[in-house]
Amino acid sequence: MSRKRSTLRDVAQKAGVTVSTVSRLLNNKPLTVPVTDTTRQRVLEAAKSLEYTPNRLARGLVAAKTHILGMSFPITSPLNRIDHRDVTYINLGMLISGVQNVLQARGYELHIFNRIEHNQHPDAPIRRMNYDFIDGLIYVEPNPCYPYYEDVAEAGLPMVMLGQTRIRHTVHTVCAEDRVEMRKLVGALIRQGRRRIAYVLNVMNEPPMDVIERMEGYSLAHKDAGIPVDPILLRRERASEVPLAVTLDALLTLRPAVDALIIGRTEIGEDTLKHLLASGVRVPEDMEVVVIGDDRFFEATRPRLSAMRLGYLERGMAAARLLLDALEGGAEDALHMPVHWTFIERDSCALRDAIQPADDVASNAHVQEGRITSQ
Amino acid sequence: MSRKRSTLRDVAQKAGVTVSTVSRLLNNKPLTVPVTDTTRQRVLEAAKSLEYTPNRLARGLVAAKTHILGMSFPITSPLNRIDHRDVTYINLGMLISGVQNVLQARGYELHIFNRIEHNQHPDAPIRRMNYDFIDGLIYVEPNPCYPYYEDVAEAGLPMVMLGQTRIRHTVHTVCAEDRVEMRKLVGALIRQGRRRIAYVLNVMNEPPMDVIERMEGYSLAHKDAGIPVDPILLRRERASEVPLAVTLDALLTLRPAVDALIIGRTEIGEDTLKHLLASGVRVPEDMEVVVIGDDRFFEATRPRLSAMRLGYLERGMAAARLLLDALEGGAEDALHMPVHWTFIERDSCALRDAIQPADDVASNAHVQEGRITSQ
DNA sequence: CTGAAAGCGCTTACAG
DNA sequence: CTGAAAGCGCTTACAG
Repeated sequence: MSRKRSTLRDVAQKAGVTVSTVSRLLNNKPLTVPVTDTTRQRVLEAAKSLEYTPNRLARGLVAAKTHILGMSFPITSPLNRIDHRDVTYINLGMLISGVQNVLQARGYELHIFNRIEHNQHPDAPIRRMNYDFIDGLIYVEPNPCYPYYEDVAEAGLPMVMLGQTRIRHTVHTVCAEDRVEMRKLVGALIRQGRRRIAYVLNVMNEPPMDVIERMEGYSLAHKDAGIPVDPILLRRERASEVPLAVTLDALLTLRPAVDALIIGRTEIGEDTLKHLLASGVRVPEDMEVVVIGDDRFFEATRPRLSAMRLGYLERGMAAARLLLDALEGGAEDALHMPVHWTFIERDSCALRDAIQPADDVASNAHVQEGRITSQ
Repeated sequence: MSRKRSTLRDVAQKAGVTVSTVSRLLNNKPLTVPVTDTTRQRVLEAAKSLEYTPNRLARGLVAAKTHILGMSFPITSPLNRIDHRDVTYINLGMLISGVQNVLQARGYELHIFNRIEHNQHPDAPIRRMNYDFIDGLIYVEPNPCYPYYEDVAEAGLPMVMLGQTRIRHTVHTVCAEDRVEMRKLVGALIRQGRRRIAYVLNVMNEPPMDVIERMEGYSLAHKDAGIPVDPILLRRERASEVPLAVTLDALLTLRPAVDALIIGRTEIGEDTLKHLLASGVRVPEDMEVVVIGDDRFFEATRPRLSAMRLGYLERGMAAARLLLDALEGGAEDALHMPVHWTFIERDSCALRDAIQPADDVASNAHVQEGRITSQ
């Protein structure tokens, strides 16, 4: 509690002017003729010597703007984050970092909300949050449904939805497009001659929404090419029930032979590769391999594993940009901003069709997803 | 922007009383005789029908309390989070979840700050944050140093440090105690007869602070028991330079044989185990194995891997509790709250000495660290 | 028990 | 160009 915060009045007093003058000066208000230089000098000096800093609560009260954005997550329970509808810890961290990165650059701060009840008790009354402190909200919800964000909409709070699918309501949306991206990936593999493309889901429980969309994309790509899907190539075994090796061995005995493999989870990338090599499969000659979800360790495997970056950091950044633009640009039509996967080409698979040009962020080789190096 | 937020005045008007009355009533102020029942009724009804909700900005301005806590992270760059002094994405997510969990229960919200400049340019001027919106701050900094949080201290803002070591200044601290915990772990192994305890760091770059402390703990435990440390058992090879298999093979040729192995990173748990088994090592008979950092997949390996939970979730919770208690309990002496590792006993290692009793959180089998199941 | 008033620290028309 | 005043929405002594 050291010495008391100095206020506008303190500065005014010290400079021998009114608070109005100080306020205007400090906010660069008088766009016309510059204030008397002496006045300006005195005020600035006073403010400096008093280490004046405006009280943002007061400012927010009158301006009805706080320069804070909110971010709201669906969480079953922070202590029990095993529900796939939840956001995993790493995604939480990456989303927040992405958002923070752009907010920081544009002079905003971040306020965090958890929404526990929604997913747990779908019909429980929704606890209304108080949004006085924020100018806008990023609403993270893989499976949006109106009642969830009804209170936000009613409050007239600018918001952007960050999820898996686009909702029909008129809200800005950043979404993942797993169906589209998977379709592109599989399509590219087919176009370069692969005909037996296996896809190992390796899910933990029921396939979550993103995985369901990927399966659809997998089928669509085959339909696009007029190739029937061989259901045996789609491996839905659960990680907890069937050892990875069993799933892979089943694939390896198939004829015609599998000639491409999409690994559904980052974590099993290395193990899968090892198993293939140990079984005498030549990668990528016999089988092209792509992992969904990149990992910096894929640089270290031999051959190095090609992978798709999912772009959580980018999703956060996109959402923040969209919201800020909406806030500053006024009311435009609801925008829909798809976030794409980025193909990280290494040894295990090359794609002749460029799937997605690497953007500035994606080309930053240090950005990693998936496993974490230290905990 | 729908219909305008109703204010205290609206409610007062509708109820035919003054704002003072409404304010007191809604805040349960008149602890003495209950207000006239009719008055109370009318006010409550008016508030309800108007969907009145206090403006927290205004309330914060007069009360100088917002019921918001801040959390400040050291970050080199959100896009380039490879510096070990940074908080990894998963830890970021877990810390935030832990904090949120207790804040939520106690009616507080969370505000997030990033501190970019500190670590990057140690002598760059520290950009002062504005803390008007928060009642207290959780300062995450593995390597605290006064100038870093000087501004917080000067602002007289209640804070708790969340880091690796205790700082000498009089601030509340939650810290990790890696030295102590490693010493306990190695000590327990020694006491149950293990004499050749290997420790594979598998670091990415320079060992970060927590790993350095673990090495110290490793040595201390040996000193405690009067056993000299054989430096060859301490494997500092970098993950990016030396394949894990090479490190392990080097260990396996040693005589006297290695009889216990501490795996320094969660991510290499399974691979290490496989390599050992493939080399004919019996786990745990020939070699007891413990991983630092738990992973739910260790339930699925054969034998199942014992591991130490590091407790990031708990650190967040502890910090939040400490801060809230300090805030509500008044000014006590600076508290120091160590957060312990929790031994998760499975097949690969049993500890006859209880290292640390599992607390309520740790005993929640669903809490996982390390790898993430979906991204 | 309830009202009238001052004040939290700022911004913003409205007058000089 | 600058001052006096009202007001943002609330809380809290101080009087009735």
